Amino acid sequence: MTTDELFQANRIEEDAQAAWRAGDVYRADECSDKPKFYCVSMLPYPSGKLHMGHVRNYTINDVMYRYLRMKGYNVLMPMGWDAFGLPAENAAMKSGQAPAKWTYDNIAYMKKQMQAIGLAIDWSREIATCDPAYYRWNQWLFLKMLEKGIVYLKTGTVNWDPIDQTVLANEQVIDGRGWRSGALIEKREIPMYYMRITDYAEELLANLDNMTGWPERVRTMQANWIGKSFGVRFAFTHDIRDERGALISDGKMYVFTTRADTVMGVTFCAVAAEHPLAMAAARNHPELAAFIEECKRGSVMEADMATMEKKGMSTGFSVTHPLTGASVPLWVGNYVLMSYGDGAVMGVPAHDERDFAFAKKYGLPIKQVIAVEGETFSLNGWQEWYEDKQRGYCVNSGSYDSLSSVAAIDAVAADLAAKGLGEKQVTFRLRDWGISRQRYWGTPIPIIHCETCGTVPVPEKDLPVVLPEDCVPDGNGNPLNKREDFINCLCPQCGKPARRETDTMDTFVDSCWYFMRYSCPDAETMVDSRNDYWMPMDQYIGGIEHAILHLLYARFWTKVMRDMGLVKFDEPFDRLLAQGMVLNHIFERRTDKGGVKYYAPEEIEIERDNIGKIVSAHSLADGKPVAYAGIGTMSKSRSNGVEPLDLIDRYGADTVRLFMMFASHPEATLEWSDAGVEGAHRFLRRLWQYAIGKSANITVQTNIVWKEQSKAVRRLRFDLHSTLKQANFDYERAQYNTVVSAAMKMLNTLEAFNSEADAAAPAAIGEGLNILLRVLYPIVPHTTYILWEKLGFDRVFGSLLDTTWTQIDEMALQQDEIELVLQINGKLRGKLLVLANASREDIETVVRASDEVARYTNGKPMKKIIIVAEKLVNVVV
RNA sequence: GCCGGGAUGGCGGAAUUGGUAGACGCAGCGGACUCAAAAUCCGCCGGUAGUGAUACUGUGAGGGUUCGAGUCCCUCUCCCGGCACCA
Repeated sequence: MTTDELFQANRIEEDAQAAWRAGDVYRADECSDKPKFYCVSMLPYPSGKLHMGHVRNYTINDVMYRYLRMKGYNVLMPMGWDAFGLPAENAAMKSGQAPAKWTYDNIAYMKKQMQAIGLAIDWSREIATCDPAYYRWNQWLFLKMLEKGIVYLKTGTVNWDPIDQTVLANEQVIDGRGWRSGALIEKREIPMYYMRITDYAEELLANLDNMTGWPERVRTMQANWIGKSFGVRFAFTHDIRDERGALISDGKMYVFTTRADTVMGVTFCAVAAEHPLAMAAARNHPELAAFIEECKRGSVMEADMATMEKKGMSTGFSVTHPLTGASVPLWVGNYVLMSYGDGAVMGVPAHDERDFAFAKKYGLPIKQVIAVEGETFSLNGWQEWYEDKQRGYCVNSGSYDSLSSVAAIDAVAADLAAKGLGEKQVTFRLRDWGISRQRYWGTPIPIIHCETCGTVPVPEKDLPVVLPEDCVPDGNGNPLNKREDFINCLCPQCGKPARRETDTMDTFVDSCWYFMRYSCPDAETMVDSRNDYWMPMDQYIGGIEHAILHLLYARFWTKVMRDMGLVKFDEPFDRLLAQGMVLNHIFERRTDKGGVKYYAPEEIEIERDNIGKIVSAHSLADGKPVAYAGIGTMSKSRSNGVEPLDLIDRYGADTVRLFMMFASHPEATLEWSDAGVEGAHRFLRRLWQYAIGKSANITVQTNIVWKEQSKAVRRLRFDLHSTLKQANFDYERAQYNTVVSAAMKMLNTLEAFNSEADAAAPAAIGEGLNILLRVLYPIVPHTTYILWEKLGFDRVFGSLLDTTWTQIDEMALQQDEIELVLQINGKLRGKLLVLANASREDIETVVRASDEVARYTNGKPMKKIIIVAEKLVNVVV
């Protein structure tokens, strides 16, 4: 065997990558007469190492890039780094290393890993969001938004660790305690900057209908998140006064409801712990004050709010029902959020599940005001049909009796409006976006605090406000607060000494527009005309976990830029591929302080029961048990990522790419297992050896009259071209796992072809290999690129990178006879061979004459014969 | 809890969107080659019954629509993603 005949992945990949590097073949520009195609993967957080989720994401992107380039597009695939964020600060606390250095080191390492995969990235456009040249434009747009009132100041709730004296992220709160201190976490209200995303709620929702390039599931999730609802906002009146004796909120307590038809069934109201009425009630009511304090502890997360025990306490006060004048008891409820709506809700236990549970628990009255024809109301349990607005009508509701729920909503709204106590209102579940973070490693918020002038925006000429890169967070608050050199400045308005804001921006700000900056990474403005060429993006690819937050924020940001005249489009992403998560087992141990330590699956030995379920696990290092926490997304923070580099070293990048694409549909969730990598490698070896073995004996002939060739040659071409047809279909719908199957079938077909003596065999095999290499190239570019040259195809068709996509020969697909499936009463009973142009009558004749029909109908008359063209016949008896 | 998605052989998955369930591959079993092993090649491979042709059964569970359901509808179970400060 010569060295050529051996499949040496490392050598092949080095050679191919060297050729690409030398030709700078992935650099894209804006001067092309081809149509542009801009495809982007969601930029990675530089956590330290790539894991299989990244490999999957970027390989999908790379396959799409190479396929579309062959289809004749001017394609651009850039890459960058979401470089700000919490993990860098966490690493700093562990190692004492500055987040900046940690981040840059990680970027360098991960870039090397990406290059090993052979991705067609135009690295000349690389961006790191921690670069002042990038984040200065976050600051610039922030100031523009502040000017226009899109950014405003408001208080927001954060997790406060009273021992470490620091604000914690939700992730750092475990079972209500700080992850490092173990202290019980408190909620704290602090001033924060907000972006008015709610001003765009209507448009963000409306556009979803037309975004047909997005998966339905993502559009549905966003629509539900925005959550448009039609209801009535109205007030219960009261005469509760604050400590200075002033009537609170002019004696009106506002609530919002989508079920105004049930207002006559209100038996209590509840307010949030921070509501002014609750504060007033607590003044002379120590027990209530204690309860309010209790409500202020605990989680700020919606999931916890929704699952926690619903608790309440009476304020002792009442409010007045706006329609009946009845006195309604006022409660404080731990499930009412001050930050949502008006911080108060009406309670209708008969027609709301949560109110029902609350009323049962505290012995509050339950009053039925809606009935449904033919159904019986019961006080014993919640009945979900009361949710159904279409079927209900009012009872026990005075003048509203017998009105349908829908009509009653209008009538109640009109009556409330007449009294000046309420009106119909459209509300959104979506809340404004709080972007202030009390953290170091992020974009500094460009604000200066002056004792004389108040909060003053940093003038545009002073941008960027540069973040010092040598701070080392220690877990006690934002280290910027200790940096006098950063904090001390002069007020831009009065020139007196002032202090710089130390809060930084949410990292979601960084990822709102990086994909535009790729188009013009060196621009002197935020974006320039090159952005008009590449954007809107043709294809965005990223994990389904970003279905709501990142994608919604980026859409919002784009609209803000549009309204400022910076871009001309309404939506940034034409098509979206929401890649499924790559999951792996998670193992953990609780630390003494209540934190969690994670263990990598390779450090663990597991025991399974007889159905294969994991029942226990222990650490290989210390032999002691660890808890199995199920499976979840691969991430550095949970130590369950699998690195690609080991596999690449062992098998080569093409094997890893092929295996990853073959493993499942790009949008499907994937539980990681490397069983089968061996098979992917085996396939490439077979391909290599087959192609090299045939290289001396193939031709590239185009003047052959195929229909005059032998049956074996015609059969070979039929199989190859019909498989190609499937592969083309699957490329178009980005279902790459079945493209790999198709390629495997093609190789099987070629290997099984044994009529080598046929005069046309060298041309047929040559054609087959030519098709196969093109079909496989986007997935395994190194191997196919080198083989393409070894077979001499480049001399006829040019480089594989820019050769055209393969045409199907429709003539090869023509058949004289086709096989139909014969079903009797829907059960498979046989096959029928009919002429390709057989008419309905012809087919029925064949059916009636068939043995199967005689055998299975037992002489019973045929009721119907259903014929599905070119597929199947079903006889109904 | 709420919103979105998923469940198909021992395993990963396919089924061109209501028309042959299990393509393609992994693992396994049997055979060839070999002194032997590896590699490679050939064959088998959902379950039950049968030597076999074949029959029945089978796509998380239960019901329904249809000539025909993995695919559509209803109810349920479990798993994954998101829930606004992980990114």
